Amino acid sequence: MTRLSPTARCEEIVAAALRVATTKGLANTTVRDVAAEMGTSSGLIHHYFASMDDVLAAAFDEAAGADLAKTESAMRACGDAAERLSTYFASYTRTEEYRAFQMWLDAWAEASRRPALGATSRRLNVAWQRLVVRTIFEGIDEGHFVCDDPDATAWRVVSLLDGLSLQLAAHPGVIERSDVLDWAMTALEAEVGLSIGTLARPTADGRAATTPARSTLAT
Amino acid sequence: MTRLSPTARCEEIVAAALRVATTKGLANTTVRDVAAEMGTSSGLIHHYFASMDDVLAAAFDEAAGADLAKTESAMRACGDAAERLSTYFASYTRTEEYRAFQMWLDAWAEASRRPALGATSRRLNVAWQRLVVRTIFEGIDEGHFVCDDPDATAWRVVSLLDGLSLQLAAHPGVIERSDVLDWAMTALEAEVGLSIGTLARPTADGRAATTPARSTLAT
DNA sequence: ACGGCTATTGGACATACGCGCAATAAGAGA
DNA sequence: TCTCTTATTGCGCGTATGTCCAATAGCCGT
Repeated sequence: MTRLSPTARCEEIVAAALRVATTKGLANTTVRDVAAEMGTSSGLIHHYFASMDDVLAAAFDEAAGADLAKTESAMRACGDAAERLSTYFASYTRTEEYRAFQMWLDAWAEASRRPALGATSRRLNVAWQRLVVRTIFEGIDEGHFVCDDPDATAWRVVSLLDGLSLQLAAHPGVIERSDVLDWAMTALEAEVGLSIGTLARPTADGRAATTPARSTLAT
Repeated sequence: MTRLSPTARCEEIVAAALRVATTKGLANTTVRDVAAEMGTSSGLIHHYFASMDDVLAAAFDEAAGADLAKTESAMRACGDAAERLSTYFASYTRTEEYRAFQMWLDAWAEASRRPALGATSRRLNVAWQRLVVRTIFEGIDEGHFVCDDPDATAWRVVSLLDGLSLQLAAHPGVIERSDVLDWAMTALEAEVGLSIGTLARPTADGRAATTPARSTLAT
């Protein structure tokens, strides 16, 4: 095979591992899978990574990190904190066919068995939560949000989103994606003092509706 | 080895599989592990179970089903629906050293790869949610709760609990067990029209406090 | 053109996996 | 006591896993 520079080869290994993991799941991604995906030998992977744990951690870092960066960038294009959080929710549950979320399920389950993956999973989970914390503070500064403890609020909202999305990915059909979005947004509205229905509920195709839909929970 | 009746041997296989799964995790429990745990040959397992998927599904059914039955029984000893849900929350996060919850993490991650385990995981997840639904209806009948859609409320509360407990199990240290309990109870109180702090926050040792603690979120 | 550095190979190694099967032995009914 | 059913054995088969390593081959500087 063509001889690449260490940095380029490392990146290709991570990219290949990510492609395999997206299809087979993180837990079922093997050294030989990654090598076959690249069209190289399996020994090459261990020339750059000490263990498979490190490869999977790097692949998951790449996947969840890129999603996070993409979400942050989409949020920056929004007018205010409420719109930014609406965008956050939409990108959280988009995850084509829940494959991206299956990686989170694998990461959480494997966290206690694979140290590197566990550390990466923890770091990224906290990073996603901190993004919500920052946005809540922005909403407070803008004068639209009221919130005593943005850190705790962010954990509650993110965990609600995780728990609901988990059902979408693990048990398809028990709940609906549109409900997940609506419920998470309603919870956030209650947490930061917005009236229910303020946040724009995205439509089924993933784009935000122009007119905020009335929440099914509105009293 | 001593010759057992089919039913007795089946039960022992499931019990042994459960013991192994509690230690090594569902995903890492193998046929040979279970046989070694029983002190028998590995071929015996396949004489009673068509595949390892079925063994794991039965073991998980046993574990989560027993927890559910134990929780229901503890709830029956309570005076009203509010107390029952307080007991529900306490037993949800007790899970000695989060090992029981690690089984849920494994089950969710493996659900898409092991059909029998996936079906069992789905059924039990719904059963835990339905227990909350029933209790909310009881609270409404007692005249203490107000709730438009107990089914949706139950999914939100259970998923919040799942999402938060998940962090306890996968990323120890990022959030605290006492916060998980407090936040879940506060969410339920808001959902069913109780004033914040009504439900008794259990103390660190898992028993319910006699005097309800003030929520950290009380405004 | 030629060394030397190293990216890359290809497979060995030890271990593990689910599954299946012929052989064995235990126990119940006659 | 004998027989028949079947619970149980012990191992083999094919495949898969992570890890390691001597050999090879491609590229850069001289």
